[in-house]
Amino acid sequence: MELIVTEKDNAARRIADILSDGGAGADRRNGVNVYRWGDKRCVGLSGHVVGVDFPPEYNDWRDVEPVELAGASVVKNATKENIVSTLQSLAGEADSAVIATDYDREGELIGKEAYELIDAVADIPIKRVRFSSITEREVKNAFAAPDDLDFDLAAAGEARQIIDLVWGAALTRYLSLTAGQLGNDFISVGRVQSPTLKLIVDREREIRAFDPDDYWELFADLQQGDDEDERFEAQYFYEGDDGTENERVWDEDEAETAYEKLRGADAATVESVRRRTRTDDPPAPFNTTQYIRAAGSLGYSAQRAMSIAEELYTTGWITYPRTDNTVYPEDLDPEELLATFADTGAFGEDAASLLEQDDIEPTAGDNETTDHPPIHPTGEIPGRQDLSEDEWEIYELVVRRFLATCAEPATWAHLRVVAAANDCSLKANGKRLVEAGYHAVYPYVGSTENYVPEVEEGEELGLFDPRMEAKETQPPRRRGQSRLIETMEKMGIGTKATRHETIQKLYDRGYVEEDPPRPTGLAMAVVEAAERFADRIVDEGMTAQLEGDMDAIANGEKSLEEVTDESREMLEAVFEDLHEHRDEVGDFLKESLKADRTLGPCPDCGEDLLVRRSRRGSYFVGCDGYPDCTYTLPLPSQGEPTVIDETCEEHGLRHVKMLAGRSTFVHGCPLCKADEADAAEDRVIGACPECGDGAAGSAANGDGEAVEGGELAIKQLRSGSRLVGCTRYPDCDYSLPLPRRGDIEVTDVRCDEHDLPELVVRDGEDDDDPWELGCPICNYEEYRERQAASEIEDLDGVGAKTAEKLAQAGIESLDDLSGADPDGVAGEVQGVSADRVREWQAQVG
DNA sequence: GCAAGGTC
Repeated sequence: MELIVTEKDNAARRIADILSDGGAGADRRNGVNVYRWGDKRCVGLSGHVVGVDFPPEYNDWRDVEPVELAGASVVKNATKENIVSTLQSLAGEADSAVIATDYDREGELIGKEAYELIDAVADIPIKRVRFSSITEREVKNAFAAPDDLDFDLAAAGEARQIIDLVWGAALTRYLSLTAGQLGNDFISVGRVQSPTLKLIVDREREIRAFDPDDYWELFADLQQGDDEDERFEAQYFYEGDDGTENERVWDEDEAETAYEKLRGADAATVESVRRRTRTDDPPAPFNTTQYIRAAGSLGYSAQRAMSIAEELYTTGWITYPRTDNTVYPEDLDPEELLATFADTGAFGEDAASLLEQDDIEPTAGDNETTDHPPIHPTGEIPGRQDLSEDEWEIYELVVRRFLATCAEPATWAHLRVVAAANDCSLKANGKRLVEAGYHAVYPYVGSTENYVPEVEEGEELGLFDPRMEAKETQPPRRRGQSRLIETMEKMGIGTKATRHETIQKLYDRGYVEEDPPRPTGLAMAVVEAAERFADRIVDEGMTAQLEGDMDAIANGEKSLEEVTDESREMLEAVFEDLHEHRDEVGDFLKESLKADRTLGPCPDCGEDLLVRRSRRGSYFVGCDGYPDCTYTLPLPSQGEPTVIDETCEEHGLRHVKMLAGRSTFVHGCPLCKADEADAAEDRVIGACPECGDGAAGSAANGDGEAVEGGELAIKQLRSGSRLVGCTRYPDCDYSLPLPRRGDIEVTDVRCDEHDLPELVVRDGEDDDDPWELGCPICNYEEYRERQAASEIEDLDGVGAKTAEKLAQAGIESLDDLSGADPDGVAGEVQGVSADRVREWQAQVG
């Protein structure tokens, strides 16, 4: 028997299909798919199935000096045991094996890992095949002429693993220990995450150091003939000393002078007219970075964009979403794919219109790699009803990008008019789309026109409404997630599959908050401390050097040991510097951690009020003087609190913001909130359904228990939240949630079912479209149902299809999912593995 | 419990 090993199940299935001419069957062994035809077996790994780590004697952070990790050995352990055991049991039955992992460096290393696992249990020949897209021609050619594994290339990957682990672990442990941050809140650094964080921190430093300058810009409307509809805007400009054209006037007096001149003019004479034709080329095929950028402009976070793309890929609608390639492979026939779309509803007309072109020559980007083709739709086309709204929007983006790459360039007519009025120059730039080209099928990039009429040199134009606008220079903007990913790619750090995860990691570690990501005080301090004492770890040059060393290993110029030994020595040198400044580093980090949590003076004792966490895990505001001072204030229960710069004028306390993804909100000054709650009166709206008159279990029901007479009231809590709760609290804890914002009005309309008044939430007094919340019980019930459905779809890798299939299997809420048996679900729901269910359960917590 | 890289 011959065993074929691929990097992932999806590839295994497709390769089996090609090599068997569609005749392969599938067995499930140990939760792993094994494809079978003739005397062949084909199994897919799940990326790396073994991982590097230190031997167990290095496990205890407190017992081992971090610097010892610089000299520690590194071992490999199985991380996917079911796959490893399946692979090895298949190897035991095989006479030969073929490694068919991805055609890139990491694929070679994954291949070597498989090689060693096979070699440990079977003495059989092991070959290697390479192909850059899974098409019949490429795959059959590759298998017809198998090659050998490239052990040098794999060793290059191993060097990276070792260096990343040693540097990352040693410095992470060191910083965490000196700052006293063990457990969940350790302080992590690494070759990729730390330069990325420095990128964000550096931009923040520029923003903080920015000193704005005032300037003025002047405009006037020009008009040809008498038609007011023909007016167009022109901007004042002047020639600088070096002959450059300037719009910004930096001196207010000069601006006033120009403004007065414009006000004194009622006409302008056209001095020059320049007409030009510009072509605007269609975009290149999608690689991961450009896909994330395009999805970002539709409002998707990098993480969400990748999660949806992975779902579309696993269902078979689009190709593999993790790719650097921007050149379609030769065996992709764009005409054939267009023809497939031409038969379908949603994109039929657009695809058909492209097929009418004389010849179809798709665009190509600069990056041609062997890993995977650019992201494009497959020939399998979903119906609108097969996808959720988000999935459809993303799918449409991928399809339209493919269409755009097959389309013609667009043509623009540019018209530049310069006119003079009372010694002032005015200019207008007109832009008209002559040939829509790819814009007709790709509406995501701007094609806005700017109307300027056809005027002639020497023509007199009317001048109206001169205006002068005071402006100031703006600090550089924070980079959004997709901009960060593009910059990382340019800097050469991270990979297509990890850059978005690195950014997510910065969020998870408390280094950045909000979107676009803004660094916390901790992040500023970690970067600064690293710059001073361990510069290498925040330097993108570390990756550049590593890349060079990896190339040297791959082409046999250096050995793995030479490269890793040299790196370990460098790390030891870094530690000499760190040890000299141990206390300084620790104090610096501790101070910044505390500053991130400090609100301001305690009204009782004057020490600092801090955001603290109770033993039960909930957050509150407490005094640094504890236990001498026991002053506390409550915080909302939803979200993670973060202290923002805005400060309460009355109490001198910084405001608190609660981070909870889409439900993030500013809580404000916690002392103000508590005061407001103390001053607010409860508003009674009816009887408590648990203990009030007429409630089940009351004497009125005839079962002998006492009526307690509890009533429901609208209450404001000191934590800032509002609810409808029982007046007998805490004896009765019945409650219904109410929105945090808006004025709540009690109407005269009553709910028949619950005998409670309907409520209306008004956002300010003149809100004429208020939210009709209705009966608070009905509202809560509806809310719960919506919540349960959307929570399932919010899990990573669950799309509309999967959510639907899970619902059919009786899993309709997170509670259902937590209580489910993973193997049972895997058996019942096609395409969902038990491991996957366990991951979702872990996400639910 | 540390990293970064695969995959999901």
